[in-house]
This record gives sequence, C-alpha cells and structure tokens, in this order.
Amino acid sequence: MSLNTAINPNVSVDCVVFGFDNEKLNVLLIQQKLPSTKEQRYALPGDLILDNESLDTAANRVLKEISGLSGIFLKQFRAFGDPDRVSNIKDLEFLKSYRKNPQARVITIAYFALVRMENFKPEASSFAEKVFWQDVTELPDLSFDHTKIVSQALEKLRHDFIRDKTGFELLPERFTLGQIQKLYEIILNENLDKRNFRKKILKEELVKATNQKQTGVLHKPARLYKINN
Amino acid sequence: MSLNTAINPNVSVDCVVFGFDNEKLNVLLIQQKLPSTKEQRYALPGDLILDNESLDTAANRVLKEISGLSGIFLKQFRAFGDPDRVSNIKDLEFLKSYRKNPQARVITIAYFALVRMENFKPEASSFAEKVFWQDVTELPDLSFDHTKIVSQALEKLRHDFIRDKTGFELLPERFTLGQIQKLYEIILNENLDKRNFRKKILKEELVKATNQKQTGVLHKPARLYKINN
DNA sequence: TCAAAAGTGTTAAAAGTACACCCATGA
DNA sequence: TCATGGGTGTACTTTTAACACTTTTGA
Repeated sequence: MSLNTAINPNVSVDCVVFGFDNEKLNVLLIQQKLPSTKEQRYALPGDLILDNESLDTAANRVLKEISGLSGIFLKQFRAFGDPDRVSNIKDLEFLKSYRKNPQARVITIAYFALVRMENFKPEASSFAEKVFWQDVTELPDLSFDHTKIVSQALEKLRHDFIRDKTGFELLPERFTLGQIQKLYEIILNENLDKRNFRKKILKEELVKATNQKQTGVLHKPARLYKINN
Repeated sequence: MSLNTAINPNVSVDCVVFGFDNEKLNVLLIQQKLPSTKEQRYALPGDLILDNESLDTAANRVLKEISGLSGIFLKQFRAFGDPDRVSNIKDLEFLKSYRKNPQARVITIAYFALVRMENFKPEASSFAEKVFWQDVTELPDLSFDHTKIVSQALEKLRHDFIRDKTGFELLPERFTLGQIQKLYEIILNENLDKRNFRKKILKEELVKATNQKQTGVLHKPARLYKINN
C-alpha cells in the first residue's frame, strides 16, 4: 500500500451537517468560489478522498478543511454514484477550477450529523466562498445531486432519531420539557401531545428534574431538567 | 461524459445474496480461480464498476457475470473503504491475476438481497471457480473484508425484515403458517410463540387461507395459505 | 399406539391516544 | 388584566406476552 497522500480521483465524501438552534432545523452549506462568474452556487461541503485515508477520516478532514468544523460525529449513510450526477454545465465549470481531472466520474459517500448550532461557528476556506447554516425548509438549488443527498439524509435522520431516542445533547445544559418537545417536533416535522410526550420522556428516565426554574419569561416559568447519567 | 465502458479502477460492488431453503439461511459465495496455487479462497461475488454505469446497474451486472443470477432486487447498504481492506497477501495475488492495477485502493459499495434458493441456481464463470450457497452459521474465511461485509448485511437484513413485514415471497406458492413462522425464526434467529405469531400474521391480512391441506406428512396436515393481494 | 406438528383462547400488563382546565409570570 | 406557555389526570383502546391441551395423520 502506498503511504503518500495522492488524491483518489474517483471517490469523494459529502457531509450533511444538520444544526438545531431551538427554532429550526438547518443544514450546513457552502457557497462555491467561482472565479469566472458572479453567479452564486451552493453545495454541501465535500471533496475527493485521499488515497491512504479511510472514508470516515476523509469525511472529517474535508468538513474541517472547508468549514473549520471538527469534533462532529459523522455517520455514513449512503453512496451516490449515478454516472450523470454531475450533469449541470455549471458544476463542470466549478470542477475545472479545482480538480486535475474534472471529467472523472466520481462516486460520493454521503455522511450526516446533527449538532447544536451554537457550538459550531463555521468559517469558510478552500473553495468555499462562504459557509452558512440554512433552514432546511428553504433550501436553494444545490450543485451536483446535493438536493437529493440532503433529502435522503433527512429521512435517515428522522428514522434514526426515533429509533435511538437520542438528541438531548442538542439542547442547552439545562432545558425545559417544552424545549425537548419542540426538538422532537421540529425534527420529526409533526405535532405531539404535550401530556403524552411528557409522560413518555419522564418514564424513560433519560432526563432528571433539577430544582431550578426559568427566569425572565413572559409566562409561568418552567422547571429545568438535565440529562440523567 | 464518456460513453465508453472503461473500468473504474477505484470503485467496486460486492453482493451479499441471502438464500432461504425452508431450513437455513445461506449466502452466495464464490471460490476464486487462483492459477498459481491449489489453495481455496472464498469471497462474495463482486468486481470493479464500469465508468458509465450506475452503482445499482453495476451490482446486477457483476452478480450475473460471476454467478449467472439475475432478476434479483439488490439493495445498497453501505460503502466499505478502509485503505487496508486488501491487506492479506493472498488477496493481492488474486488481484494481480485479474486487475490491471492490482495495487489500486478500492472502495466497495455493498449490496444485499434475499431470495428463495430453489429459484436461483448459480453457475460459476469469470474468475469464479465455483459458486455455491453456504450456511451463514458456517462461513469459511473470506477474502478481503468480506466477513465483515456479510455480518453487517445480516444485521441490516434483520432490521429491514422486521420493519417491512416482508418475506412471504421466500415461501412456496402455497405454504403453512408453520413455514412462515420458521422463516421468521431463522432470519431473526430467535424462537417465537406459535399462538401469538399466528394471531399477528392473520390480523395483518397479508396472507389468505385456501381450503387445501398438506398431504403425505407424518402429522396432522396443516392448512395451506397464499399471499393475499 | 405413537410421534410429530397443527390448531386453538384467555388473561394480565404495558403502551398508546384522546382530551381540557388552571397556574405563574412579566408586560 | 391579559397573553403566554407550563403543568397536570383519567378513561379507553390497542398491543404484547405468557401459557397447555386436543387433534389429525402415517408409520
């Protein structure tokens, strides 16, 4: 096996990083740096893998190089490899600027993650002009097949979220039951019954009441809870 | 985009085809053709993709070329791309016989399927010396990282099987409730309560009673059912 | 008559679902 | 005093789980 860091011209990784801000579900996008035109093109952070790194390593490296974000658990969820996934002429222009072999047919391995937005402040570098959080309900057109990738990532997110009963780590250290409920409602995109939701969450004992309360709110202050370890 | 059929030296597909024979769960393996040695090496059917075909197409083509099997619904489940997934010296020997660039680092996209064994009689060709069904509980050592791929395919199979309540197509046209139960028990690898299982299956109405019965069995003959369309 | 799998119901516990009113706070 | 989200209980339905004996057939 070679130990150099040659670029593998046929395989890339793309990262769908979802961010939650107590209000909306967002996804991390980049605005591509396009030397020759003023038009704005958006995409997921992603790039070719190196020939001596694992896919997981590549995903973390690429995300960091483009957006500055690290320490995020990225989970592989699917390979996308239609021969014509780069069919738009504008995408080809972009590739010509940044790749040795822009015509090469590239298979991409897609990763996704879910984080608390306020903990991760993206900063653009490499071929990203900007990096920003975008409301998933208001996605612009994306380059390549990235719209499809985001939509399949969302499906996967919802599926895993229900199954694993996880997601508390997306909340502040102390949080109200209302905030958890909102988190679930936003990710699952449906309304839940307050009493039933509380019953269930408390029964599972993933969460523990503190004796603190909210302050400064325009309504009855809610009790604060924390993760139960 | 190129329209030729150049081989993509960096991406392959591997197929985990599970076969059910009313008794056991099996997986389709090949014995590799090794010109220089008499040693026997086993592997999943798999090969490099062509540069102008989709991943799904590649999976179906490769399976057919190696084993003769076609008309099987193959579902992508994961990419495997550790840089050292080809670490065994014997695997390298095999690659030297069949690949232009045997040292190339290859990422593989793994597919799985579940079929009724008696409907698919594999016939070896290409670099397969033999193709055969192997009991999943008695797997030999496999080449590359194929043992890992099979074990993750099994997990995925069980997960999807429960969720989708499918699998009746693995039974003969007319079947008994006992046969369905056995199918579930073999795939899920656990014992189920007969009365509860029947109640559930019948409630779902995926299955319809006929007025035929088994004949020639050494016990009370069971009523035959068929798929309810 | 024996062995083997078919066939059959009840009960209890747990989980899910629908639903409406009062409370504490800051403006 | 008002608007806002917090907080609470009950009744009903559905789902799951545990459990044992009789029946029919061919050998």
